[in-house]
Amino acid sequence: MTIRTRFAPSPTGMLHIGGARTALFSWLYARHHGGEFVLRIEDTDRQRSTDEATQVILDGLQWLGLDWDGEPVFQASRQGEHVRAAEQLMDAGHAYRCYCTREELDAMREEQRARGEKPKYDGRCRHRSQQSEDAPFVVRFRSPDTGETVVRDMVLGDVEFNNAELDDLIILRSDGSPTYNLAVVVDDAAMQITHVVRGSDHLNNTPRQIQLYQALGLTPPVFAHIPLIHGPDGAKMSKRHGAVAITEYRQAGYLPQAVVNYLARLGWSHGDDEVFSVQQLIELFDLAQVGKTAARFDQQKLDWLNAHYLHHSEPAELVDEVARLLGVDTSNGPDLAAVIGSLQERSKNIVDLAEGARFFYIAPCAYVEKAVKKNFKDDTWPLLDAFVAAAEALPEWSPVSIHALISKVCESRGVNMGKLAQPIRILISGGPVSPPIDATLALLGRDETLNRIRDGRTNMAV
RNA sequence: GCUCCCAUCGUCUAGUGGUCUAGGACGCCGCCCUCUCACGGCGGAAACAGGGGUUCGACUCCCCUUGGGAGUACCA
Repeated sequence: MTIRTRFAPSPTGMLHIGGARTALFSWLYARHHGGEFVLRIEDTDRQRSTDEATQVILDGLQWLGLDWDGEPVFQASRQGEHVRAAEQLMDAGHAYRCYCTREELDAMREEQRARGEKPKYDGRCRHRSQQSEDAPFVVRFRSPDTGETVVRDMVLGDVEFNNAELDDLIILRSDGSPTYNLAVVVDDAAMQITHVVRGSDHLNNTPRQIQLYQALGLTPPVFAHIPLIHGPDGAKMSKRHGAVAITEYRQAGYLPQAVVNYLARLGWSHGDDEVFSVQQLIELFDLAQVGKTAARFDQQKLDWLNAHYLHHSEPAELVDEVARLLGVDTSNGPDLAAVIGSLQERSKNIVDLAEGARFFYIAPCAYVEKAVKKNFKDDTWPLLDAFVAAAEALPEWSPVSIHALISKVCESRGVNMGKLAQPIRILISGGPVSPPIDATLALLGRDETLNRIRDGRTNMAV
C-alpha cells in the first residue's frame, strides 16, 4: 500500500514554526517511504479563513522546499460529501438533530462547572420530541456511553479513552456546514490518507474521530501525534509567544535548509548527528525516532545552524537573496559574489551579510564616533598620508600587494598593523568592522579607497 | 475542576537493566590564532525532578507525588 500523508492547516492564522514542523515530519515520512504528500486547506470556518493566510501557507511550504503532490484540496469545496456523510449517520441512527440554543448550552455548561464536573453535552436532544420544521438545529454525533476507545499512536503508543468522557459532538452547524471532526474524517478517508501526522493538541479529538470512522464503516488511518513546540517561555506557541509566520524567517535572513534542519532536530534525532541535508533527512527520518517530549524553540541554535549553512554556501547561490535584502544598486561596485565571499564567514544570516556589504556600494557619510575616538591619535594622519602616497605608486592592486604595503608602512614607523588598518577601515566603511583590510581594499578598488580616505579628512574636520 | 500527554545539563538531545565516575550539539566561561569583527582550534563548568517498589543490579520497568503541557467551542 502506498503511504499517503497530508498537511491540513486551517487558513485562520499564519503558518508558524510549529505548523511548519508538522508539515516537515509529514512530508519526510511520505518521501522516506516513496509515498505521497498532499495538502488540504481546512477552510470550513468561512468567517475566519482568509486568502492571505492561505497564501502564507503556500509560500512558506514552497520556501522550505516541502512540495506537495497534486493540487491543494480546499475543504469547503467538499461540503456536499460532508453533508452526505452526516445524513448517512442520521439514517443509521448514529446522529440526530439537536435544537438546543446557545443560551441553553451555556447555562448547562455553567451548571456542570459549578458542580465540578467536566462540561459536556448531556444528550438531552437524543430523545427530544419533534420540533417545528423551521426551528434551527445542528446535527450531533451519537457517541457511545460505555466502553473505551483506544488510539494506537506511532509516537505515543496506545492511549485509552473512556467513552463516557466523550460527549455528542456537533458534526453539522445550524447553517449546514460541517465541523472539523466530521470533515477531517470524511476527507482523510476520501483522500486515502494512510498516516495522519499532526500536533499532539489533536490527541483528544482522535477517539471521537475513530468513532466516526467506525460509524461510517471506514478504516481509520494510522495516527502519529508529534509533541508541540513551545515558545522560549515554555508555553504553547501562539501569536503572543514568539510565533511568527514562517515567511518572516526569510525576511530575517534565514536559509530554508537551516530552518528545515533545525525543525527536524526538534523532536527527532539520529544519534549524535546535528547537521543533515534534506537528502539525508529523507533517508534517515522515521516517526519511530520522534520523541514524546515538547521542545522549546531555541533561536540561538537556529542561528548557529543558519550560520553553518551560510558559511558552507557558494557565494553565487547567495547573490539573489543578498541583493534582494540589500536593496541597493550594485552594478557600479565590486562583484557582489566576491563581496559575499569576503563576508560570509563573519555573518550569521543574510541580513547581516547584506548590511556588511552595503559600504562596498555606498560610501559612508558618517563615522562611528566611539571607533574614531579609539583609533585616531595624533600620529594617525601622517601614517595615512604615508599609506596614500605609497598606495598611489603601487604597481599592482591586490590583496597580497596591499597587505605587503600596509605592513611595510607600519614597520617603517615602528607600529603594528592595527594602527593603520583600523583608521583605514573606519574611513572606507564608516565603522570598525569589515573583512580583512587587504581583501576589502582590493575589492573596493584603488581609486575608491583613496577617495574615501581623502574625503574622510574633510568629513572629519567638520 | 475534569480528561489526556510528558519529565536526562539553561536549551535540543544520545541512552532502550550492567559498557554511565551519563555522550554530543547550541549557548556560556577560559586560552590560542589575530589588522577589526568573525571563523577555527583547545580546554572547562553544567543534567538523570522527588519518594516508594521490581531486580543481584536501575537514567532505563511499575506505582505515587511534584512540575510542565494540551484539550474541555455551532475553531481547527
